[in-house]
Order: sequence, then C-alpha cells, then structure tokens
Amino acid sequence: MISEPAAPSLPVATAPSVAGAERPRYDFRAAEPRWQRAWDERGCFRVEDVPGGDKPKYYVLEMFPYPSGKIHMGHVRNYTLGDVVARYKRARGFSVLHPMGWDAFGLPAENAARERGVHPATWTWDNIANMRGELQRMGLSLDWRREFATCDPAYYGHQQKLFLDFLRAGLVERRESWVNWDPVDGTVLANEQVIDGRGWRSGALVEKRKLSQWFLKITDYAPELLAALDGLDRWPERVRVMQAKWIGRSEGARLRFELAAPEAGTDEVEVYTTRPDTLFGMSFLAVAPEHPLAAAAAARDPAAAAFVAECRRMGTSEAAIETAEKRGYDTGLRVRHPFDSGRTFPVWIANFVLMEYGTGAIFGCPAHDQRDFDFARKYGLAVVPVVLPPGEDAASYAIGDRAHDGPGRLINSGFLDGLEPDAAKSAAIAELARRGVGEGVVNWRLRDWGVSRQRYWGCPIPVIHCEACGVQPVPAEQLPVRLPEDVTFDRPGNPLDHHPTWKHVACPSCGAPARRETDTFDTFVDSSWYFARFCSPGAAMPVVREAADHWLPVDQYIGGIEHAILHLLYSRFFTRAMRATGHLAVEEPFAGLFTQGMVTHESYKGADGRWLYPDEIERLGDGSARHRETGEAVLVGRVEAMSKSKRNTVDPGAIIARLGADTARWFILSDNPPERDMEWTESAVMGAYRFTQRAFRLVEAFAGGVAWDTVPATFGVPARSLRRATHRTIAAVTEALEGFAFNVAVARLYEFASAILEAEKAEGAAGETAGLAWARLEALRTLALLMAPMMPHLAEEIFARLFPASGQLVAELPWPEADPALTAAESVTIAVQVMGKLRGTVEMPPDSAEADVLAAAEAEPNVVRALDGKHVVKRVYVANRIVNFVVAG
RNA sequence: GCCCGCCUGGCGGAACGGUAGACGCAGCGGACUUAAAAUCCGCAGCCUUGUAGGCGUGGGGGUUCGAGUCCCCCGGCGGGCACCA
Repeated sequence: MISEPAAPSLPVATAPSVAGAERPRYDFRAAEPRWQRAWDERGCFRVEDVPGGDKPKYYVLEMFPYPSGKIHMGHVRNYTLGDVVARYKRARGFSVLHPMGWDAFGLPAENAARERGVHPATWTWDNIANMRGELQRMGLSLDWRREFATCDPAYYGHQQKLFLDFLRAGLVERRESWVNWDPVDGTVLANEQVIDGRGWRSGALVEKRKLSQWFLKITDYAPELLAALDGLDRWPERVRVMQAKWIGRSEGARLRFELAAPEAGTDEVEVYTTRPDTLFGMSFLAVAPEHPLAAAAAARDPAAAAFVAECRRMGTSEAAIETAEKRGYDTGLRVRHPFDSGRTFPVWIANFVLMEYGTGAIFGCPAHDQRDFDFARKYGLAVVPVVLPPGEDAASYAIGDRAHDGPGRLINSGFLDGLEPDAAKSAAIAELARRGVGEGVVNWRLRDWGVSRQRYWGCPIPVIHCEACGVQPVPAEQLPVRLPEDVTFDRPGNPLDHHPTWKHVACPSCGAPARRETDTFDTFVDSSWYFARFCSPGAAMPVVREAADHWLPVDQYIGGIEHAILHLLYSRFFTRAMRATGHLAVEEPFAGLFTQGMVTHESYKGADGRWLYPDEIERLGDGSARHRETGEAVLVGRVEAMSKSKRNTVDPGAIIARLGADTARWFILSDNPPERDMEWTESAVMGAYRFTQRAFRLVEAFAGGVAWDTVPATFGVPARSLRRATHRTIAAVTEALEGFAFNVAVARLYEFASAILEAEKAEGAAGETAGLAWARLEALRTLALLMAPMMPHLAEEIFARLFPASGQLVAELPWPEADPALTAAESVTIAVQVMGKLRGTVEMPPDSAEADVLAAAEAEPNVVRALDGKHVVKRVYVANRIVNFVVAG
C-alpha cells in the first residue's frame, strides 16, 4: 500500500561518530532495546479481540506496508505519526487497537522472480522478516500478535470466501474489458509498465486487447458512496472533494440519433450529454474507437480500420487518452438532428471519446466544449455559438480561440432561444421525451471495479470454468484455493496458465474436467478489508462480528495522499459489500483520516552524470558539495521526493542504528506539519539528536531529595514561574497533539526544556529550595510524560531516573492535566495600532476594563506622537489583544 | 488534458481575521578550553545612521478599523487519473 521507490538502495557507508569523542551521556543503544523489552514483557500494547472493561475503544491504523525489502523514510513518518496517536490515546484512557501487517502481493515480487530467479514467496517472506525487525527497532506501540500478511492463505482464503459471498449477493459480474497488451512479451501490462505507448521490457508498441474479466459492482453503491461523504467530517476536505469528483454524478440526457441510412443492422446511435441545451450548436457526432459503430465502419472501410487499430495503440489510461493529440476519422455516416430531421451531421470516430463513460458516443458542440472545439478546428467542422455570454451582441458574437462554457442566453436554437442554459436543458429534455427520442438521466463517472489480473503473485480468484455448467464457484470446503509453489518465470505471461496441473480440476457441479480460473485479484482487493481482519486476525472466518462490531470503524487512519481516491473508495465499497453479506455492521471503515506528505531530500549528481547517494557526498561551507572519496565536484540538485532512481534516499535503519529511534521519530515530527512534504536534512537531524542529550542532562542535573507525594504549601517566584510553564506546556502540547500539529508540540517542548534549565539556574542562585525543587520534579516528570508519544524510550529513561523505585512505565501512565489556576497570565501585552499600523504596546492586567486599556494606549509615547494633530473617529478594542485607533485629518 | 492541493527570513516552519517570523537548522559574536569538540550566553526579515521610520507572507486586484488568514484573477510547484502500491 505504501508505495515504493523503484531500485534497491545501497548500504549506508560507515556511520560517522556522533557528539565528538566524548561518549554521550544518554546511551540510546542500551536504553532503546531495554524499554522495548519492558513494554513487550508487560504486554503494554496488547488488546483483546473483544475486550472486557469499560475503557472506550480507539482504533488507530496506518496504511500497511508493501514488503519491498527495507523500510524507507515514508514508512518511518507514517508509523511515527500513528504511534504518537496510539500512545497519546492510550494515555488518555482509551483501549487502543494498533496493529501491523503486510500488503504482500504485487508486481515487484514477480519482477524480482524474473530478474533474479528468486521465488516471489521467498522474496516476500524474507523482506517481511527484515522489515519487521526494522519496525520493531522504531519502538512502535503495536500489538504484534495481530500481524498477518495478505499473501498467506490464512488471509487470502477468507478473501476468497468474501468474493464468493459477493458473487451470491449479485455484487460480482463477468464481462469484457480492455487491457494493455504487449504483443512481443505476450503479456498484459500495468499502466506503469507502459512508457510512451511501449512495453517497458520489450519496447514493443502496446495494443489494447479485450479480455473477459471479473468486476465488482461498485457502481451499485455510487449514490451511497457519494452521499455518505458528507458524514465523513474527520476526513480532509480535499479527499472528499476528490472522491466526489471521481464518483462524478452528473445530470443530463440520453438521446438517440437516427442514422440517415442504417448501418450494420442498427438505425440509431445513443448519446449521453450533460448539455442538451446546446443541441442546436451541434456540428458532428463522435464515437469511441471501441464503439460498435466504429467496428462496423472498420469492417467495410480499410482506412477506418487502420484508424481504429491506431487508436488501440494508445494505452488504456485516461491520462494517455486525454493528453494525446485529438484525432478522428470521418466514417461517412450521417445522423439526423433530433429536433430537425432535415439537418444531418457527420459521424466521426474520435480518440478522445471514452467507451467507458456514458454511452461511448457524444454529440460535438464546438462552441461550448473545449475538446469539441479543438477537434472542430483541426478538421474544419462548423462552430455555431448557441449560448450568448452576458454583455455580448448576438449579431456580432463569435467564438475566438476558447469555447464558451459559462452562462448566457440561448440563441440560434429555435424553441430554446432566450432561455438560460439550465432552463434550456429542461426544455430540451422535455422535447426529446415528447418526441420519444430521449430522456433526462443521472449518469455516473464511476466505473465498476475490474479485479482480474493475469498474474501469479496474487490471491487466486476462486471459480472454476466448466464447458457444460459455465462458471462455478469453488465449494467452500475447498477454500483456500492455494497458489501452487512450483512455478517458473522463464517465459512471459501468467505462470498459473503454464502450470502443468494446477488449473485442471473437476467441475464441482457435474464432475467433468474443468478449468480453474488462472487470474488473480487486484491487490487493492487485499487492502480493502485488512482493517476488518485486524480485529480478529486468527478467526476461522473472515471477521468475527463481535470483534469487528467492537473495534470498527477505524478511529484514525493515516497514510499517503496518493491513496485519496482508489484505495479509500474501494475500502468504503468493500465495507458496504461486507455489510450486505452479513460480515460487518458498519457502513464506513474510516471515521477519521489523516493524509501525510512525502519525505524529500536534495539530490546529487556527479561529474559523470550519475546520481549519488547522500552518504557518498559531503557539503562544504560555501554550499557546494564534493564526493567523499574522490573529491570530485558534485552538483547539488533539486529537493524532491526520495526515490531510488535519484538515489536521494536515506536509510532509516542506518539512522536508527547511528542516532537512535527516538531521534529519528523526533526529527520527523519536528520538521514541519505532517500533511506537508518534509525535507530530510542531516543537520536538522543532529539538532534532534542534541535535544535527546539536552533533555537527559536536565534530569542528571536534578539532585532529587524531594517527595513527589508531599506538595509544598507555598512556592516562591521562580517556582511559580516554572509551574506556570509546566501547566501551560501541558495545555499547549495537548492541544497540538489533538490537532495533529506535532511540529508545534515539539516546539513547545523545546521551550519547556529551556524553562526548566532556567529554573535550574535560579535554584543554584537563590534560596527557597524546597518549593523550586518540587516544581522542578513536577516539570521533569511532565516533560517525560509529554514527550512519551514522540520519544517513548527517552521518556521511560527520564522517568525511571526520577522515580527509580516506582516500578511504573510511562507507557502505562495517564496523560497529565493542566491546572487552570496555574496557567493564568499575570499580565497581557496589548498591541496598539493607529490606522492598522502597530505604534506600540501596553502591559495590562488580564481582562482590564476597556476604558483603562484605551487610556493607557493613548498615553503610550509613540502612540501619542502618531495621534498628534489627528482626530480619533473610532476606537476598536479587542479584549486582551489589540487597540486600533481610526483617525481623520 | 481533466480533478485536487501547496507557495511566509538563508532553510524547515509559527501565527482564534488582531504585535508576522514562536521553535528548530544554518550563520555571527561571546564564555569555557592549551586547542578543538561538546556545552552555555547573546544577536539576527530586508532597507534607512537609531530606542525612530519605510518595506515585507509567489504576483496583481478586492472586502475589512485591521488580511499570511476571506474573495477574484495570474504564475510556479506537487499529488491523482481506474493494472504501481
């Protein structure tokens, strides 16, 4: 799920020593494994499938990783964010489900098999073992007992069961659709394997080919998936907008154009349009290259056939189709205008008409649609304006170089003249209906979900094809349908197809020899229900209702914005399908969603044009860079997403070994807001490392000698000041964590550490030791608790130093509460503006009377000068914040 | 091409419509040290000679007593586009 850069990264060079020659005071190398063991032994992060007790539940989930081999910084960011939430919620008294697993099917394993001869299963399980260790060294508060991998029959067998339930419920269909076909490799290509219209391996021109495939009927849920978006109030607005546009509800008309002469046994073409109001501006009709009419034209016209064949070499992705030059072929056929059968228009085959959308045919109105306009200009078709923009004159108005899709009034349109577009749409639809040639319809952009993949490393689709009985579901007692292990990748195509025996089975219905389905599921299917499986990962059925009913929906889901549409929409659909088949009660899988930004880094290029890893170069004082070993000058390139092809990656495993998990976590949280792209920089990481040492020194400098249970009766000025900082920090960090402003939480803790240091000095200088010492203990204890979600190991270490005999773990302690009596300010600074410009400030007691504040403001010397000779016409006063004098003259 | 975002000092960023630049990084000065590292203290948006003033949140316009924040237009950068995950 979490996407992968595309080539293996080099092992990191020698780890430079940290902190000079002196051994660091806080030894994370010893401390981190120690605390990880402590948490594990105490089972701090375990929860039951169906817990007892009265704690409220909280399910936090990060998108599970694809086991590519090593974790990357995107993982570190994702899982750190989730862990902060999990640990924070646990401290707030929730029973937290926080699981981890592996999105383990997919193309890279097959690529590794073909390129390096390693079996996909071996490759995948080895990667999982390695990455599990890396994640464990991050100190994540996961319930590892719940771990599973989607490539395990213990998981995908249940997925097959779900599919068969969906099939019975009528949520599955088999129909034909187009795929990218590599004619040289003889294999189906993923869109990413098509580069400039050619197969990535063979270089052959890709063709579209039609295959019989399985579809999940997500379109049945289109209205519900759209309407329910409104209820997802803890999702980012932009994700909801993107999904709404993707589902793409539109209102328009379906209408039938009569062919002037019948063709291939039909005498009409059906068209969907959202602009029936512009029918009088029509100048052509266009069908998709896959449209039956195009096929009919191709059958009798070699030139048409050549054009259609060329369109097939365009790839199936929408981006490829939309960015291609608009081209067409005039079939010579003509259609009659629905409102004026005397007028006829040419029928074109056009490469920008999508067979999947609407009816695969459009009518072209160049004046009011930009694509139609571009097409008309290219082929010399008429451009007749029928919507006159406001302020234009009907006699002189002409379309320039842009189509007009804005408001106006209808012209050149017979009975529609004078209407505005909305009214004209209704009138046109009514007229179409009256004539019996069309009707108003609601159309959806969303298409059914094709789940068949012609690949080995995926979940087998559990059906059997029988000559006599047709498609038969695999009987439940034969599940799981396991992938055969003895496969080879020495030739192109799907190894399941080539396997000598696997696909030959008896028909479950008649017993005759039959053929197993050799397609496997799209890996998006695997990730569309894993969140439900985590509630009862060992169950003998897909989900245990009691467990799922308890834990779902996921309270906080965290992952990359790149999944804003497909994965999230498929999961929303799956949840509904599982509800329809009795597996779940909830309607929505993810109550809260957070989308994180990418991790970026500078890129470096050597003199020979090769990309260099950050470890291979060193920066010089003047901002330039050179190669660590050869000394050659290195070009510092753009900061961009870490990718293996640009080699601008930093290996988290090496960072954690060198500086510790807490440093990595702290830095990744501190750099910037988590929804934005962050830049990984060596020096800023070192800043984070220094803070771990500084925080530890604060504790070392504390002499102790005060009892936590004995609160002093009185506090002197420095103690009160420190306690105010402590309780304000509690309030500020709590607010920041609640709002996912982790970088602000970090900043507040930096400030807090400075305040503690200041108090340390005050104690050295002044007396009143008892009160201040206790306030310092309170501050240090609070520091440990507040940092714990972000730097859990250091927090434990600090706490253990403060309370060596307590036997408590921070991981089990409640979150601190800010005492409002201690956070109140003793004075406020009020800004004084004259005409909106700052002219001074005044210090006032909080909530002073307005008259007092205005008097003080007007007395401020600089304000006096600014007001000199002016007449104050208005005094704006915002309590405790600002005064603004509006003046005249 | 279509859909959706983002843009604030040298850098990452902070800022209920109310003192723009908190905090961190890099930098500069100082203390400590034989020296360095580490640590601690201080300075720091830009311009003008300032404890005063002007300019300043990608560019242009607007709303408001007051705009980084709200609205419109433009520019740049990024994500998604259905078989990458």
